[in-house]
Amino acid sequence: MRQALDTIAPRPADRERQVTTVVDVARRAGVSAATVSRVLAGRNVVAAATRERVLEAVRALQFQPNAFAQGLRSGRGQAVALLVSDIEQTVYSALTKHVQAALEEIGLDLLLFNLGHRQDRLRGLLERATALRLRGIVIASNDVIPMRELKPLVSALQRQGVSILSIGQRLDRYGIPSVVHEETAAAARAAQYLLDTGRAPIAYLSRIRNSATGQERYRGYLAALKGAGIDVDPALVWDCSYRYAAGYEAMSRALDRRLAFRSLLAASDELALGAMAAALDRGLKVPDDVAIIGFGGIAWGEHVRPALTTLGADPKAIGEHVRDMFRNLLDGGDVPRQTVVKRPLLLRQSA
Amino acid sequence: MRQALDTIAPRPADRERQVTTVVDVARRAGVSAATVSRVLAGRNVVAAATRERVLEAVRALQFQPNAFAQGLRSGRGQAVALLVSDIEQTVYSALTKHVQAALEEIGLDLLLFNLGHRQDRLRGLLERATALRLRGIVIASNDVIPMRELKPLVSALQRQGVSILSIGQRLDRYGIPSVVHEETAAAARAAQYLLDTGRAPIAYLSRIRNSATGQERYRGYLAALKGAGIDVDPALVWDCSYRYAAGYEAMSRALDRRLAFRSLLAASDELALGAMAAALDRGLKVPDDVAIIGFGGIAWGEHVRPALTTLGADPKAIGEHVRDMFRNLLDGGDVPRQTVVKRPLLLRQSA
DNA sequence: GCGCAGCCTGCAAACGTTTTCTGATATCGT
DNA sequence: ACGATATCAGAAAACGTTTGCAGGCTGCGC
Repeated sequence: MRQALDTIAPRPADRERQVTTVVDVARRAGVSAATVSRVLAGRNVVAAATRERVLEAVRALQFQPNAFAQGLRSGRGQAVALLVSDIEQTVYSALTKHVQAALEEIGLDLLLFNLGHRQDRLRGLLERATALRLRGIVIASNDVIPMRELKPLVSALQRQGVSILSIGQRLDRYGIPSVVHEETAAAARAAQYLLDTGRAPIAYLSRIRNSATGQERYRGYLAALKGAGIDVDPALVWDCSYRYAAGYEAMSRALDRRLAFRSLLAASDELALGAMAAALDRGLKVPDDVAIIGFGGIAWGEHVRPALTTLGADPKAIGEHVRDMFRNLLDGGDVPRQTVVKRPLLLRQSA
Repeated sequence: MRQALDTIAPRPADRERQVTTVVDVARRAGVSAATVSRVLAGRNVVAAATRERVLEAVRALQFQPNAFAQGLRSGRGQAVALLVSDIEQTVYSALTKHVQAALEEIGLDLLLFNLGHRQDRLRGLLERATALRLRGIVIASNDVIPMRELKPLVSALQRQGVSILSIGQRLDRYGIPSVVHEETAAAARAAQYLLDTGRAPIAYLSRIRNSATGQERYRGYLAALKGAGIDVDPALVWDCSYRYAAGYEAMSRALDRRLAFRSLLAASDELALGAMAAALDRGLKVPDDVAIIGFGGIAWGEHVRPALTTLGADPKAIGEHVRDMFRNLLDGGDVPRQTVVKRPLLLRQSA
């Protein structure tokens, strides 16, 4: 019995597992199960006196209706799955926080799945949705999604009444309503700001190939240059990952090659900070020698010296839109194909 | 009809909502529903030929068993709730990532709830657990939990067969198996390191009052000083929040008051970085004038100059322990009251 | 040739709700 | 005072799965 001291066996005997049901409540209140259900559903077809007795019994027995029975009977649960690229990145954790809060407001639970940038996991996860009788699925991913092959599955789910939403990436041409941050316009605005402050030539640093948002931001950069009548210098466009180290390395290499540029637009704050560190390490002054603008508005950028100028995010607004859309969808209403959330240009010290 | 162009109405007519059930599969395979169930449950009491026919039908119809029906029948679902202080903090998002992955390995879904440091939300969330027929609840919070008043509720849940685990905070004296990082010992180790390198006096910066881990870390600091025969100087113990700004402010004030100390042990990386920034702003050299050690191992600390020496975390190990414990619990086995995960002392530049 | 064991499969009940249908009582108008 | 109507509450079916029980069939030993 010594082991009992440092282990815990929380599983009780099976007979103990009794949980109060609607019939227990009914018996105590002297009514039928149907009546209890009606009271709890808030139908006002129940006489006030009866309702009181029922509510009293519910309180006394601490009755909690079995969600599985409800879900089985109604054919639908109260859960929404959130599929996220990488919860560890602050963009996604901030998003998750606000989406969770917003869904909680309308009584929905959040089932979290972390894709870990593995797009092949998507199919399996979407297939689970049917079994789980989900209310909806929210996809939050910047990675390019193989919608071509996923489309039939998505349509089948939608036919089953599962509301599918995309956050951060436009998927509306596949029939998926999307809530996105401003990307192209935001990047263009940032580039324009650099042009206006006489910072041309502007280098561009981003994950472009496999990132949907990366591509959109890149278009904004191109548009701004084109608007100013400037030709894009391919040597100043650096396609890499989104990580800090990649930014550091790209900037180092550019300086080694003595490329001529007076500013940098980076498609993520991590990249921007990495690049900034490299520039500072080589004795350059930021923003005097090279101005830098990032993307995302992470906390770290606010505290670093010089503080990072960046296109911020608004996860709260996104969460609220998601909530409103679900509210609409549950009422059988329509929902906009696309909702765009503004990105504030947070002017700090680096540009 | 113009509106149809930019809105989407994904809800189909109700009659369309048909989803294949076990009877559909049974009919197609020419067997009874019971047999289908047996095949899917992996019971080998079914003849090989029959099993093949059933599996063929399952594939053809893309059958997915209704999780609600299963949950209702078996009295228990496949979901675990993760209650987190603040998913936006990297500590928690890293934890969440690994816990999710670990649970997925054993076929459990993760229901995420963000406490937002509001302990009053705990009760309501725990009450929901009964309705949701959860497999388990994982509490990941540094905040002090009012276990005194929650204990009856927790016991009731455990009696219902809900496995409750705590991450990061020892709750085993309330019958909740806990997986924790080394705190007291880690703080003592860090303080000892500072002593060994001749960095006394050591200032201590933390959220102490309302943080369970804050208290444990503080005990480590005290123990190390006591071990070295040094009296604690109350003026060098600064109790504040865990945020960057608090660290900056605390250090600024200490320098204004010309307090004498040659190093700082901070109970979070954010605090440490804030304090370091304040020191650098006043022209002090880190680590020469003041050495700094943080707690947590966040990414930012690795990139800042000087790079932050810190007690790291091991969320992966924690996730794996949680997985193993659930595996055990689902088999009706015992589980250790307490599991301690080591913190590596990541020696970088700041100390 | 008969009984018996063993293998496989079907029947039906059960999980806990919600909802439709129906019936009982009270209320009202004439 | 009688029938019509409104109001409330119960009985029972249904949601889709799992499982105990029973039964049919095959093969075997006697």
